[in-house]
Amino acid sequence: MESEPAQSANRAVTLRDVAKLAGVSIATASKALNNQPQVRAETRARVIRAAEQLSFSPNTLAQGLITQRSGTVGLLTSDLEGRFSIPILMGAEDAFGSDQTSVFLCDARGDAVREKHHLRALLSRRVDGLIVVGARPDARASLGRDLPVPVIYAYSPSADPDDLSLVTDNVGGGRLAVDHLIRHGRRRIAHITGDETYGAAQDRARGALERLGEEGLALAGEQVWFGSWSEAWGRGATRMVLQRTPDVDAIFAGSDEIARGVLDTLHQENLDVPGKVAVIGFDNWNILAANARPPLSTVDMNLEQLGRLAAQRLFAAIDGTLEGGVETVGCRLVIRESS
Amino acid sequence: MESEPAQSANRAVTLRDVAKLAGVSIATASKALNNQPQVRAETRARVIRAAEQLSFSPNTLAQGLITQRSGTVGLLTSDLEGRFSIPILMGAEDAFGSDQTSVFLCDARGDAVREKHHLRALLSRRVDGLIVVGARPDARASLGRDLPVPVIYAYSPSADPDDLSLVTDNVGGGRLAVDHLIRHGRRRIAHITGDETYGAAQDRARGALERLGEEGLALAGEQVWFGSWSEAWGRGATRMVLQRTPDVDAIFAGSDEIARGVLDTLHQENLDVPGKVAVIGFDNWNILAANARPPLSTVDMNLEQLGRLAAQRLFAAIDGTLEGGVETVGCRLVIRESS
DNA sequence: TTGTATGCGTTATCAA
DNA sequence: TTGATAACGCATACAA
Repeated sequence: MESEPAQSANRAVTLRDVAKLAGVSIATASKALNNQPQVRAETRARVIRAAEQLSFSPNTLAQGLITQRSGTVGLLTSDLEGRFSIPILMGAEDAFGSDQTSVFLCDARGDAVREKHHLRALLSRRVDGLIVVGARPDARASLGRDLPVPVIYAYSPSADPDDLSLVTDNVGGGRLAVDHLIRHGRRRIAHITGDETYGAAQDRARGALERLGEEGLALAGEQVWFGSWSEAWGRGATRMVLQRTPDVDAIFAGSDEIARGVLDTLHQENLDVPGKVAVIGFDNWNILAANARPPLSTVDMNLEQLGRLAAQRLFAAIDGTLEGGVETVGCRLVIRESS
Repeated sequence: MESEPAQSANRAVTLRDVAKLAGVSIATASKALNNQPQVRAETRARVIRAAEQLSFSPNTLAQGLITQRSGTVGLLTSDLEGRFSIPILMGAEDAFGSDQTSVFLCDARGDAVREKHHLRALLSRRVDGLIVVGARPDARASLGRDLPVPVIYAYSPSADPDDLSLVTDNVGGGRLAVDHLIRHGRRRIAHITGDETYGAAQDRARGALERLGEEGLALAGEQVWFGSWSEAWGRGATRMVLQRTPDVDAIFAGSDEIARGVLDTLHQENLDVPGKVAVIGFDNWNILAANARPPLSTVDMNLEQLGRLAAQRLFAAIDGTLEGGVETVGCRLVIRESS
């Protein structure tokens, strides 16, 4: 009848219970479980067995109180759809190692007061650090310099240059896209992109232009088509491009959404992709890119890597001190069938 | 020179500091800050002022140690893209009230051992409860009955009927879609959907069939087109539907992805939407539905509401006790221009 | 090698 | 109305 351990009602089993079961003091139990050297092998084994029997799991809150470290970080986002935050979170999660550090995900929904609330709550929970992911890849307000924990801005840089920001190399991404097109023999390349008030749109265009310039080439139609980040704009702009420069042989779209619009119009005009016109997008948003007809080549921002980097920098900053500045993460090409 | 408070270096300001600054004992400071009645108004004001000056924020870990409640919950997901988890998280977040309860988001990436790890970590952090979001809307393995905290399964029900599961009313969603089509005079309705091994696909189809039956109608072509959850399948299946039943006047797609494929083929065949054929999707995945040509009518699963409900049930279960079973959350129609 | 005592930051129970 | 003091669960310096 002793064969049914307290397994099923394992609420609140503490080190005290383990110690009692093992017949040692709390201190000894603690040392045994934490691999401290000053404990006899046989004793340690006994303690460990007891802990397992009770399926003991140490109370991290109590540990945190002592070590002054909660083993948690906050991920403060404003990115509604989680489209950028999620890959960043996943990268961070695996850099931290899931059982070392856990992350609180808070969505401020673009609301400054909600952000303040979340910030207070996180600080109150004694997070060891913060990762801030903005809604768009442009500078956002700093959380301030007087926070008790290190803060890393990811995706959207902080407006304060003394903060550490990790951002996508959009210029490089633009180069990458155009370089790929050029290598495949395209010469009449157009660029349709989103809102011109976005730094990312400017940067991607700049990268494209630079690479084109190196080849002695200019943009087909000699302009960048700024508009909005939507399929509808991609459709409309493509129509204009075709009218203005019917000999266009490639279109670099500033986002996968736009690229979908581009494809749509190209199909309507019976222009073969990539036979007649190659198309390349930006973001590698799988649901859009992989399912396109044909599957869309695109530029991936390596957001997971960005998340990993954020975790590493944060980790380093937690004991050391944080150096401000802007670090850049390179993009990579994902070639499918549209180019 | 006293005008510069310790604001900038506010690391580790404790109740002790506040008490000292206010000239009272720690106990009194605590009572004052927690609105306990037995404290003089003037004293309370003094304490509060001191707390503000030091921008004191109580250490939640310490509070949790005493109250036996961490004020945190874990959201354990397997939903890679966060497509379902995020709305659920947002709903839960706002039901909890951001400064009362914070949520740990953990992605198990469909890996059972990773899930175990996360679970251990979460338990060790003494979360007050768990919300589990599966990867697909079918039953998933239970976490077990012997956990020290209440668990709610959202989106994917638990295989154990004694657990509490909150799921989408897929049958109702199917009815809703077809009902809408019928009300707008459609009679020759086809249904193209995803993998037939998905309960959700079966349920949506069943709802559609039921509603059709009530009207004395049958499915155009007298079959449900099961396949995969992709645009490509939507395209291919539409082609078959058109061949088999050229007089089809509406297509109910089992997901927005499929619906996008349907639209694509319809355009290729020069069939006007919704003039000739109406189309309705499922999921209300904004990026796909809102940007479609024409914008796609679709069924929304009210995932945020599901998240809110999960939070409420969890909250209730934290002090009370949890009743098992399956609760269902209704869908709603989002009418755009494709129907 | 083991155990006792102290403290982490709070709250709660008493006396004063 | 206020202030010692004892928890909460754990880790550690120190004593045995």
